[in-house]
Amino acid sequence: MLVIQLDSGSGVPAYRQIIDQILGALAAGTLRSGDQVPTVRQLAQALKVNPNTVVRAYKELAIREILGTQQGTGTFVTQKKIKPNDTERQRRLRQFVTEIAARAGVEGFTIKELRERLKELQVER
Amino acid sequence: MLVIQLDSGSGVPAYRQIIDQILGALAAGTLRSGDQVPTVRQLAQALKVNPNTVVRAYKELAIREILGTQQGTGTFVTQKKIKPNDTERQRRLRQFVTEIAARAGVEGFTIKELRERLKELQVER
Amino acid sequence: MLVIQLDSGSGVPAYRQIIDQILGALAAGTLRSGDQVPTVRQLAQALKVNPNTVVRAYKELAIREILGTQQGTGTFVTQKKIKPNDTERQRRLRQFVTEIAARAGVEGFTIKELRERLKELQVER
Amino acid sequence: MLVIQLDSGSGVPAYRQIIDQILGALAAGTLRSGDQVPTVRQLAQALKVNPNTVVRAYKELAIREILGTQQGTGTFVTQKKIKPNDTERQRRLRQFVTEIAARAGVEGFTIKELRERLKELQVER
DNA sequence: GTGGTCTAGACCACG
DNA sequence: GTGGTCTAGACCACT
Repeated sequence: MLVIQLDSGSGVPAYRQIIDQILGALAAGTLRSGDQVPTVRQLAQALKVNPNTVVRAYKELAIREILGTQQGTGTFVTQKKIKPNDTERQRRLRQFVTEIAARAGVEGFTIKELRERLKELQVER
Repeated sequence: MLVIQLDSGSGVPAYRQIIDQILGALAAGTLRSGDQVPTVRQLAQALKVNPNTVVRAYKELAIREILGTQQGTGTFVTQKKIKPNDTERQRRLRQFVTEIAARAGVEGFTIKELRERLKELQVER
Repeated sequence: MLVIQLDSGSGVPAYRQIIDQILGALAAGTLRSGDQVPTVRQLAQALKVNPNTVVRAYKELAIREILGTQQGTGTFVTQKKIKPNDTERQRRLRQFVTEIAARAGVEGFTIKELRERLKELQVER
Repeated sequence: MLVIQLDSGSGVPAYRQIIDQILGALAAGTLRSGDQVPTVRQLAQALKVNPNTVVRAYKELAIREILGTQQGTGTFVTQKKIKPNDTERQRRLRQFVTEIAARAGVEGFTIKELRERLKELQVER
């Protein structure tokens, strides 16, 4: 079950929080190819946000071809094209993790904390 | 030496990112009471941002009595003891992790992979 | 000089017409890397359209990384990354032209007409 | 044989595309007075669209007396002579060319290249 | 009921 | 002045 929570005091725009959490759910495996995401009106009501704000988030993901919309039916996660170009992928992953660790260090977070928080995402949330 | 990096794609206002990272550096001990922070012009140039943006960030920190300006000398961290303000730190950590997860999702990495890689870094230290 | 004209009776959404005509101007060479496009308010006024409609068009092009926005300054054509993978490019071009010709035939347009219209775009419009 | 293709990414309503392409086929001579058009169900299935959408398109053409329904037999092009309606044709042509130019822009082809390729096709015929 | 487009008007961040 | 976000509410296309 997909759960999205907004942090209104964070300075991050609501529509961007929605985008980030959907992308996060994809990485966490909570959301998979073909799954339906909440309807615009459902999510808008749940988050106490204007429907247009949700529309904007979904639209951006649709442009990036991560979500696909079917008028009158709903919005779905597209079938993702996995390119298992392994060496290249591993290289990018390594670089990504290194960057994360560096930023965490600057901001005063420990690797341990990061791993714990990521684990929470992974389980369900 | 204080390192500040802006993430222009995150949707978080630049001045807010500056504030957050200075608070982070204080919490991490990178920055201590009495230390001088970069001059407005220095930081503006380094971040490729309008000086007014830096001014705004410093001003807000001055209002909170975290920074103090000494005319003609520069801007310094006040002697005041800063209590960690755990709520704020938790908020930043949550936001950081969410952003990581989102980027992982769009790049096609899983949370599981991230945690494994981070664990390797953890061990090495 | 970039000229955009809306055809309100065509059934094509205004924001999409803006997108298409900007992309067309890129192909025509009217618009080049680094050029500034009209400001949101200017274009909205010229087209007699709500500013948000222009914002939506520019935003979609920004997501596709065709336009880039600089708050307080304006909106610009990004530096495009040309990948001159020639054989592949030629193959796609050939396929594209074939598809155009087929559709034109079905709809009752002649190749001659197409070329004439495209020439108009090319000159300036 | 009548060929209709929908472009779901164009922003033009499906029912409108059906109407336009039938009118185009009439102008091109692909479809003539007295010809039968596909049944609602056939076309709906072929275009992967809800039957109601096809019904709506046929209905609008029936109102314009371009199509006529014969209960239990099917839908046919009326005997009525259709005057080309040049304005409409010009509108569709303009729209078609704009769309081509837009796609060329996003694919990185120039108008010049398109015209050259189209010229080759023109000669061969 | 679903999503898509548009308007009008507000307030914010940035130069 | 620039663009960015959000709300409220309208109407359309489609299942």
